[in-house]
Amino acid sequence: MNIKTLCLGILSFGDASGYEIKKQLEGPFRHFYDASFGSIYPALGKLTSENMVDCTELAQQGRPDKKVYSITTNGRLDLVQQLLERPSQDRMRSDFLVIMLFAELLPAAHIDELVGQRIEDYRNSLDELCSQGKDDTASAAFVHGFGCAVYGAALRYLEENRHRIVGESLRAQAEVAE
Amino acid sequence: MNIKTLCLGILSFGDASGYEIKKQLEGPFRHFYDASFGSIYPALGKLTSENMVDCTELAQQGRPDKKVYSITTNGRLDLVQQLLERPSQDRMRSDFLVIMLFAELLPAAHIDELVGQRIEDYRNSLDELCSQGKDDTASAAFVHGFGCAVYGAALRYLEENRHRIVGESLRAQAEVAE
DNA sequence: TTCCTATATATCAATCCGATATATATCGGT
DNA sequence: ACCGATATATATCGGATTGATATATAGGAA
Repeated sequence: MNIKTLCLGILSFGDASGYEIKKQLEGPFRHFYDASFGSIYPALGKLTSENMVDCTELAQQGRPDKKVYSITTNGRLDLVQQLLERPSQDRMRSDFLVIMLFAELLPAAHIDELVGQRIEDYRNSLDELCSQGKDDTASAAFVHGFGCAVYGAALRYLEENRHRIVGESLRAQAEVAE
Repeated sequence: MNIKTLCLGILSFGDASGYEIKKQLEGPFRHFYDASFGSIYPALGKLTSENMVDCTELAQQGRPDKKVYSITTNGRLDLVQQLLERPSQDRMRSDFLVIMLFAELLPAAHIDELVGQRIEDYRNSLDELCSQGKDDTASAAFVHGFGCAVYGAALRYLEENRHRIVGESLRAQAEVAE
C-alpha cells in the first residue's frame, strides 16, 4: 500500500485538496495509517500526470489557492487493481515497548510515569473511537470495531500489569544499591 | 527511537555482528520494531566513528569475515540518555484495514479470503509468542504479554466479525447486480 | 497588541526499506 | 553426483517517507 493508492481511495469518497486529504488521514484513518504533506503533495502531482486524478485550481479570497482533485475513471480502475494486491503484514511500531525491554537500565519512577502516560494515551484513543461510533458504512464499522478491540486489550493489559514492570524495576534498582 | 539506539540496546545485551543484530530483530523484537540491513550497517558504522561501539574484525574459514561490535562505556551512557527521551506514539500500520475500508469495491470472495489470511497470520503470531513463553527477564515477559494481549484481541475480533464484513460485501454486490 | 490556530501549498535533508550484489558452505532431494 | 535452497556475512543504492521548515493570510483568544 503506497500513498498514491491511499489518496486515490480517499478521493473515491469525494473530491478533496491535499490539505483536506491530510485532515481525513488525521481522522479515523490515523489509527492504522499516516502520511505527511511531504508525501501527499508529490503523490497528487504524480497521480495528475498519470491521469488518475484531475486537478482544478480554485482561487479563494483571503486564503491560498486551493487545488481540488477528483478521481478519474482511470483512477478508479487503478484503485481497484491496487486494492486487489496482497496486503503486507500488519505491523506495530512501539518505541514504548523497546524502552520497556530496557526497563532495568532506567529509574523505576520513570518507568511508572511512562506506563501511566501510555495508559492515558490508549484511554483517549479508545474513548475517541467509541464516541464517534455512528459509522455510515459497514466497512467503517468493521475497521472501527477492530481498533476498539485492540486498543481495549492494550489498555487492559497495561492497567493490570503496571505493578509488575514497575515492581521489577524497583527490585533491580535495590539490587544495584546493595 | 532510531536504529542507532536500537543497535546500542541490543549490544548492551552482548557483543554481536550486524548480521546477528538483524537476526535478533527477527525474534521477539519484530512484533514492535523492524530494521533492514540497509539501515543496520550504516548505523553501526556511525556508532563506531562516534566511539559508541568498538569493532573487532574476525577472520573465519569458509565464511566472510565477521565484524563483531561491542558497546563502550560512552555507548552505555548514550543509550540511557536516548531511552530517557520521550517515546513517540505507538502506531500500527495495516494495509489490511485500509483495504477493508474499501471492501465494497471488491468481490466478497476476495474479502473473505483476505480476512481468513489475516486470521491465520494472527493465529501464527500468537502461537509463536505463547510457545516461546519462558522469558528470562521480567521486562521481556511484560513486553511479551503485551503482544499476546493485543494479538489475541485482534484474532478474536476477526473471528467473531468475519461474517459481518463478508455479508455486507455480498449485499453490496447484490445491489450492483440488480 | 500579540500570539496561537487554522487554511493551504511546497520543498528539503535525513532516514529508512526493499532489493540486489557478492561469496561460500551446507544440507536435502533426485 | 548434481542442483537448488537455505544460511552465513557485509555492503550499497534507488526510491519512498518523515519531520521540519518556509511562505502567506485570516480569525479568535488572551
